[in-house]
Amino acid sequence: MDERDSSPGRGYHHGDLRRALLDAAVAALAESGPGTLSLRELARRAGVSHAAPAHHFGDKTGLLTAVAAEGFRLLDAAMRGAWEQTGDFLEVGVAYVLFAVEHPGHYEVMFSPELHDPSDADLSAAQAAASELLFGPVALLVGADDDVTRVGVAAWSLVHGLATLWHNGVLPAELGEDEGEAARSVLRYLFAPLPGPDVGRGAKSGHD
Amino acid sequence: MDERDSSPGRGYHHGDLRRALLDAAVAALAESGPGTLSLRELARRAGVSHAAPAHHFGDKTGLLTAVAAEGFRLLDAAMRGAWEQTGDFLEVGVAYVLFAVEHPGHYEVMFSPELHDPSDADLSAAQAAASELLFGPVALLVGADDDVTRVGVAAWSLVHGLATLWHNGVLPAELGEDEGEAARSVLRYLFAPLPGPDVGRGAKSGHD
DNA sequence: TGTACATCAGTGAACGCGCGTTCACTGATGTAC
DNA sequence: TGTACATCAGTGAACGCGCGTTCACTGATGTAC
Repeated sequence: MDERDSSPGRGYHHGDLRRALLDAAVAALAESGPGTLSLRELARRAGVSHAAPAHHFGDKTGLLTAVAAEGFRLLDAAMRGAWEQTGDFLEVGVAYVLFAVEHPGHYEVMFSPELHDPSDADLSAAQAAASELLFGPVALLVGADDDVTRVGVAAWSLVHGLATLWHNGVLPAELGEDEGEAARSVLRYLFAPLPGPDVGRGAKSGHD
Repeated sequence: MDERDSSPGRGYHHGDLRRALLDAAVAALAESGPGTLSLRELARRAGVSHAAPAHHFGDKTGLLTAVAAEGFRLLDAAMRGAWEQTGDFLEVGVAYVLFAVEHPGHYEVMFSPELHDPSDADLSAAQAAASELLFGPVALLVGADDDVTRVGVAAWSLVHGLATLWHNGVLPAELGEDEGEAARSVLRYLFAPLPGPDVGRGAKSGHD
């Protein structure tokens, strides 16, 4: 994570081309997805010759694997921070959704295994760490029981679905502008009974 | 939906090339996603010259838009059937997940608006019909109330997340082989309180 | 029943483009002595 | 402090490939008379 000086115009050697290429990839992925991404485009964005990326990532799969691994590390950090600060599992989910909104380039690539190098140890470790943070709190909620899997998958699905639909821009505008608040107002229906038909609940308590 | 005779070897005129190209597209999408799909490949699969697809779809966006529209029609039919047969909103969700599993090629394309022609009326109508089937039953559950949006988005998110994670092949194997049963066992946690820690519930009632 | 003609669906050659990959190279950096 | 050398990062020309698109064409079908 220790970012080096990335001032431009360093001459023949770039300074931190690996970092620059990752940034270019994330930006390009956010704009148009993995389908149209090319190593030559990234080289152009980073201001180097088109053969330079091969030095650092080998091929496109290698680069996307590195993006995915970085994504899982960022996601893990965001969820861990939310959990440690609030102790509220709902806020872990909100952090997941916000991660997808704020890092669309990473998100685009993280859950598409056909874009990854399956033998990459760095990616596997990052995935495992993030996954642990999902199922760990769930185990506390449920008890040491075989349904941890299903409850965990339910929580993951809800959060992943909301993040994905948001990412794809297909959700109704009525959810409002504040992404965190919108996520909270949707995610709270997991494990919570419905208000039910014809129950007046117009008065909004001011407690959040 | 009325499928024409698709027997091969009809000579110069194909008979139903439009249908054959859609089928080829769906198969190709299921195998490798929209990124690597090309009109030339579809022509090859359909056994026609590479310039033929342009006659029916213009360009790749036109073809993917047609695939998406067909997908929404199939999804609508699956959900409508489940709703009419069971009256159970949970089963509408199960139908959604099963649709994604059984039609991976369509699913791959339906929720990526950047692949569509936004002015296509056929697609818009199909989307609207499917969407109505989602929010209609939700309105019955909730009452005529402004939270229909959020409850509906919660249900959609859960079901869409499960379908997407399944589609991407990243769910744990413990969910079992029967997709419908697995979906049911996960989706039931929406609007339902958790069992809670340390509650023994080993006896499985045989009521399903 | 037969001929002429219009329309449509699909062909195949040609083009220009951006891509990934290779490879001999060169400039920059660090280290041994 | 200075020189020689090894290593590394990035260059740039070259290649072959599959792609989308265009366009004059041809075979098949349907219809008018």
